[in-house]
Amino acid sequence: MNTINICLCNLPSRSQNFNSQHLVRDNYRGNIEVLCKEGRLKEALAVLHQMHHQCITVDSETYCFLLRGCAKSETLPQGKHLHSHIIKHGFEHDIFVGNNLVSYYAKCGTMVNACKVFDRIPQRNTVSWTAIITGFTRNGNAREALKLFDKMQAEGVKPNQFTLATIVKACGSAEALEQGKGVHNYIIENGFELDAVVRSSLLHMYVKCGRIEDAHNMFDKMSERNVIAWNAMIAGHAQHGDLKEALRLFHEMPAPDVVSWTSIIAGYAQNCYGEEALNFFNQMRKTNLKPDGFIMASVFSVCANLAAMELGKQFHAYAIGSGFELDVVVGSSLVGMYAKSGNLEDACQVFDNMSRRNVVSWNSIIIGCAQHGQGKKALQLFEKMVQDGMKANAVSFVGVLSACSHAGLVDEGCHYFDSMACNHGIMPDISHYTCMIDLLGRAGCLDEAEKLINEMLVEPDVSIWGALLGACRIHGNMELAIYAAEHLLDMEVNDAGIYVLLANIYAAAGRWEDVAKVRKLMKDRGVKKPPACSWIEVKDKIHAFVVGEDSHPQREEIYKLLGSLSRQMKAAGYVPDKNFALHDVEDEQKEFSLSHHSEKLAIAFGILNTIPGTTIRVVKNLRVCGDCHTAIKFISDIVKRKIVVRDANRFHHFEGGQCSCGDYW
DNA sequence: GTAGGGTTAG
Repeated sequence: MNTINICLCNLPSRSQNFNSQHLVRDNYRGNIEVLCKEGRLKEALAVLHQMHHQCITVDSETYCFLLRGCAKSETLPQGKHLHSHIIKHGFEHDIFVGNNLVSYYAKCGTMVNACKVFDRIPQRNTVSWTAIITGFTRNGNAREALKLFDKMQAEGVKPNQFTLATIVKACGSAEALEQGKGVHNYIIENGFELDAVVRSSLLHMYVKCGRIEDAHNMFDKMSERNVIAWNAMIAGHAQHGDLKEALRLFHEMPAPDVVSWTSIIAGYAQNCYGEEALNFFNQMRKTNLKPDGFIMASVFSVCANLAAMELGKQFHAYAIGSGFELDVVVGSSLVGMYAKSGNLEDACQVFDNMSRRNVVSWNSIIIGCAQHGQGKKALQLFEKMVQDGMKANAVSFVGVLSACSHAGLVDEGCHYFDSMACNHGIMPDISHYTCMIDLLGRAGCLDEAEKLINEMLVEPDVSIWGALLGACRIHGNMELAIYAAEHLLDMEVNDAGIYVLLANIYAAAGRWEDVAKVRKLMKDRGVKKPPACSWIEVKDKIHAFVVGEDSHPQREEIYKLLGSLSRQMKAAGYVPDKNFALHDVEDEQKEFSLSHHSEKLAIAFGILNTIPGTTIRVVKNLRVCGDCHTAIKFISDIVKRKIVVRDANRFHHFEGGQCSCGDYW
């Protein structure tokens, strides 16, 4: 209440007897304007109540200030309350108030309410139309925005530069290039092409429609380029994977702002250059620019992919310390960060504490549970999401089906697969079929898996045959494996994982000639097996290991520890499974290369460099090998540590000689 | 009333 006293301090005292009503009202209005502009909405609303209390007439301009204040902070309950005030005092049909109500509801994402108000405005003008069109564009319904634009013109209302900028944006979002070009012509014919905002929107539209060259031509011809135009170009190139050009523009532009940095960081992140992305972020922190939610969401996503939890935690603390609210996007990225770093508990905690959740937030936690083998929990969350009225999307079902697959929940998986189209109106795409082949195949229902492939309405692709091949590997079905392999080899696959899987199947059967054939094929086709790599975060630093690592400073200690562990493991009954060593060499040598797989090196490093009892979290870029899986179970028991391994597919929590996947992966 | 950057899977 102190603050209100402060803002009212310049009011004339009641004893001053000159034209006080008007002056008092003007002062109140002025105070409300300032408070709303400063985002101090609660205080502004308190002033409004004070006005009512003192029976001072509120004018439409004051309501407009308040509505814009509500829109700014996207506070739905307060705005609704204000709306009822407005109706009560007969201002709903005022065009200024009506227009502001439309933008307020649009900003809060409730387009139903926005439309209701819009329909009731008696003489809609350009601003009214622009407000509703902007609402649909912002809320992801560009098609509806484009329809309304046509309707607006049909009713004889002329667009201005604001309408045009928005409608160009809508064309970009809907990737409606032809319509966008049409609007571009209109812009030229009506003399709007010099408007900076309209031009930036056009750049963005061409970028979004994949016409980066057209955008670049426009950009090159611009005599004055503002920061928005530069950023649109940087983001355009970055999103199309041309990081070199994005970076060139970034260095060339006069004064990069937070958005420029975000475009670069997100670009590197999305193209799998996580460490570089983090380097850029650290560089930015040395400038005066303040990070915001946008940039943090990208940073958390990078940490998730690197499983850099300690670093991510620090950034989390930094984000809280910087004082900005964790919005729905940042929250979802944090959930992913904790889950992908192997810490499902913290992921759940962040999720539970989110004040708002969207479908991506739910998907993040469902997928998190799925990857940790917590199938039942994933399904419970999915049910809760549906109960809460959130509409599932295709990604939600990838989460649900992979949860069933990792947990061996065959009946449940089939049930959800059937319910996709029936109850949720989502047609299964190839990724859902892949989950199903995986689910059936792992569970040993190879015939059903094959049947499903034959029944599919879509053409089976590499991932489908790969899933079947993987299942054949688990269940030792050589005949079906070869059938799948034939399809795969016809497909000019460039995923080395498939060739490795195939070679492993042949190796397991001792068919070394076929192994050699697969290898030759890989060589002829120029497919390179990415080196197996595992990494571990110790004291905020990421340490990466590759097979047969021999340059590490702690090399001697690591190998010594592995030797000693190997002896203890054998004493406890471990037998090396040489089927997983992809070399046709003497047994002894095979055993040597097995004992130096990257995941073992990283684990040994972790044991040496962390306090006894600490959980060891390791990430591997490929699937964990079967022999290592067995060995790690023994190791977890010998060193009395929890060991969490994230491989290319899922998490394995090793403890006391057991793995959470129940050897089912 | 308007422009540029963010989160989920495979």
